[in-house]
Amino acid sequence: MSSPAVSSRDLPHPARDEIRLEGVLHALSDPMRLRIVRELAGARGELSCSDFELPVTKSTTTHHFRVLRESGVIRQVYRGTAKMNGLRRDELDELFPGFMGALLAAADRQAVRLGD
Amino acid sequence: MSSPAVSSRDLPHPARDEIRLEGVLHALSDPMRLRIVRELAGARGELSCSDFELPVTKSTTTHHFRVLRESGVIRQVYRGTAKMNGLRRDELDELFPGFMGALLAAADRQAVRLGD
DNA sequence: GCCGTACTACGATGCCTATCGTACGAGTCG
DNA sequence: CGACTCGTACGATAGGCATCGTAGTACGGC
Repeated sequence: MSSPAVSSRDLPHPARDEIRLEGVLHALSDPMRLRIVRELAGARGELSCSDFELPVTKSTTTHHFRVLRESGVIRQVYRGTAKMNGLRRDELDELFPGFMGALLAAADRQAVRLGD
Repeated sequence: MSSPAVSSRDLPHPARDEIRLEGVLHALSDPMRLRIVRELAGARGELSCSDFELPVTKSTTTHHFRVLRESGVIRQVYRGTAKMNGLRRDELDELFPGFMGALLAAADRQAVRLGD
């Protein structure tokens, strides 16, 4: 009818109003995931999973991206063989105004304080 | 010399600069602990452990307060038989300006949205 | 000194999760 | 078609952790 199943594979995301603060906090409390989110916030637009150079295996990377998606922090979509990732910044800002900004600022500040 | 060991029992707290954002996020990602912190932020001043009415046993309550203390979110001090708890709001604000405010606002907002 | 209150310590339990390796599915390009 | 790349699925493993119950310690008041 309307959308021609853009790229075939679909991924489950929580609706905006299903996102829980505790879930977001839990997702961000892992150093690897916080790192992913900071990188994603720094890059305007989307990044593929393989744009990240993480000190863990691919399996583990997949796991972290799924946790971030299921908690509502990022949106994932297939684009050919690549899987593109984007922060759900707008929705999070509607839900928790100022929170993501303060969090990212806090993470930056700590990174500077601890010497990147 | 100076301080006469105010009340005898001392509890280990991380110094301000030892507080890690990931640790704070992890501490706050538990519903019971987030609830404690919100209550503590609402009440001006300190509250004793037994001022909280939590749906868990005392053992578990002790555990949660310890996690909050060890992550640097609260400060605990013995006052007679009672153990008083206070948010380390000033120090957290120095470390992560605006973060605790945004977080507490987000928690309030979610509480309202989900009907307290 | 004795009792009650406030909180702790310790051990057990069951669940969650971060990590890995290997084997597989989906797309792209020759 | 065939090879290659990107990412998934699944099982295993080890460690973390929220919870409880019971037994114990510190303090204050009688």
